[in-house]
Amino acid sequence: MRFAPNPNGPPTLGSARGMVVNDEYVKIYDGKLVLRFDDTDPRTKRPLIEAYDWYIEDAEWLDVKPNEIVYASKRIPIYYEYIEKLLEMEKAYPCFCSRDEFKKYRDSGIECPHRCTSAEEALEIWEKMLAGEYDEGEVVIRIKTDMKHKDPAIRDWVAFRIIKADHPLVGDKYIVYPTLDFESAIEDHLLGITHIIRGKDLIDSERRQKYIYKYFGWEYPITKHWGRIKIHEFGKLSTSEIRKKIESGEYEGWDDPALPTIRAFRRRGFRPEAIRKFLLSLGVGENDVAISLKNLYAENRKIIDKEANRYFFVWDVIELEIEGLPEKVKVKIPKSPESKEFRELTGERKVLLTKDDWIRFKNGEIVRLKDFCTVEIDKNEQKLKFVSWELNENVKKGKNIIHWLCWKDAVVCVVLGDKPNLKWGGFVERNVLKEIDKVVQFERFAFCRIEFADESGVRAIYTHP
RNA sequence: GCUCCGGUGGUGUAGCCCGGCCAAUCAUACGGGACUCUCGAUCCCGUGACCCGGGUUCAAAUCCCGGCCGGAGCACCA
Repeated sequence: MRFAPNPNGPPTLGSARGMVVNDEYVKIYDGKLVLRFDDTDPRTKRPLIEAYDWYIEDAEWLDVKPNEIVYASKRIPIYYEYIEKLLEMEKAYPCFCSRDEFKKYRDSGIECPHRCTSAEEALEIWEKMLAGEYDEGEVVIRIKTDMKHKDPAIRDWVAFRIIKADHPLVGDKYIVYPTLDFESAIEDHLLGITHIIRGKDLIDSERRQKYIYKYFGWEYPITKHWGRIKIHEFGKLSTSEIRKKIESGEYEGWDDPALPTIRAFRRRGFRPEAIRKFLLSLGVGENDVAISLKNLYAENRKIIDKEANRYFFVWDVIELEIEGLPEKVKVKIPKSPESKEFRELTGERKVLLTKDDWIRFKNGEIVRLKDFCTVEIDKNEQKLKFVSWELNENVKKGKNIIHWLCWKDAVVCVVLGDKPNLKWGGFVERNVLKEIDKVVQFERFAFCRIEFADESGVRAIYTHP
């Protein structure tokens, strides 16, 4: 099996599907996996030099272990050998038609005048192409299929074209580049690929490439194609669109938590197993899928809920005084519901609450500051009145038990959200300073990964509710 | 326009190849309840689907035909 991306950006959820599904079959049937970079267009789909490593890194993170890694751009001479054979066999020919001209021939099913070029002459032209005697767009090499093929998409397709642009990996070493269809046809055979699973946008490749397989007497791999994946929360985002939005500053970078890249999910503290399960649950049907990230969240929550420690984070803060608080106290709270470990907080007269909570309550309502004390809301005086240390029966379970924080333990905290430019500012308890790089739960808020933390402040990334 | 493919609850998926065991699987979502000093988790209970029409058959989600809807390709992109 193989996974063959063009590294013109980092892997996204969509590309990860390719890695994970192929890898899963390899694991089930004890097969082999090749990671092949189909990077043969240095212009239109120009590879990003850093992205090669990003693919390797993210694959490893997803527990996808290729047995072999191949860079198409480093193997161009191999493709030259094969096209020369086809030229000799008169199964391919140099074509001087412009795109528009050829389109007319293709649409009407007529052979173009260059189609009958002799092998000898064709090879001569080919040599001149390699020598740089032609300009970009002047000539291409086409594979002979059948100009009367009922599907125009299959008729004599392009195998090589001239691109005089710098390639990020091989520089200006080549000016004649194979198209994906040609490169991939040759490689799949050379690498001994037996099964191909890929997106249905490549469905016609199969019928085009089969001509080459027929000419060489090779056997075409078994193929399976899946439909497009659309995530409700992200909509449609192409790599090039993301790149533009990063350049315009709408996103911080390729790992902006609002992006569907694997790097972003890593930053948010997702577990690779959850992503694998989510992607596998999509199946390999040919129909398009439109699914909500909630399914991913559910998978991830199953894993992290047991492990994540709980902390108080107050955002959009309001400071209030507790009238009649007998003394300041130290409260011990379990780090997580099942944990026997505790964290400690100080409860004082002045407390910080999240404004939304304060607004929600009515005058006279009895509210529990979780694990600290029970208070009564006084809207007239804009303060809280101490009622008792114990949990009062008048407190409505759940809804009226809220989180809080006192200045003594408060550290400035910003949480970067999962939508562009969404962030929450507030304070978090100092205890999270020990949780760097861990996913924790900010109670009554969400799971978050602590990305950076010291006395000067905390930066957390929103994982999911 | 030409070629190809698909349509199972709100969402995703299993079943379709090889018709009966499918009054249709699992997950998620949603609703209700229990528990919990988080609006989280857990545990119960519940809601909800075979695109439409015809045909073949004792029997159709499964096979055939037509329709409707959706998607992909028709690049010197991948």
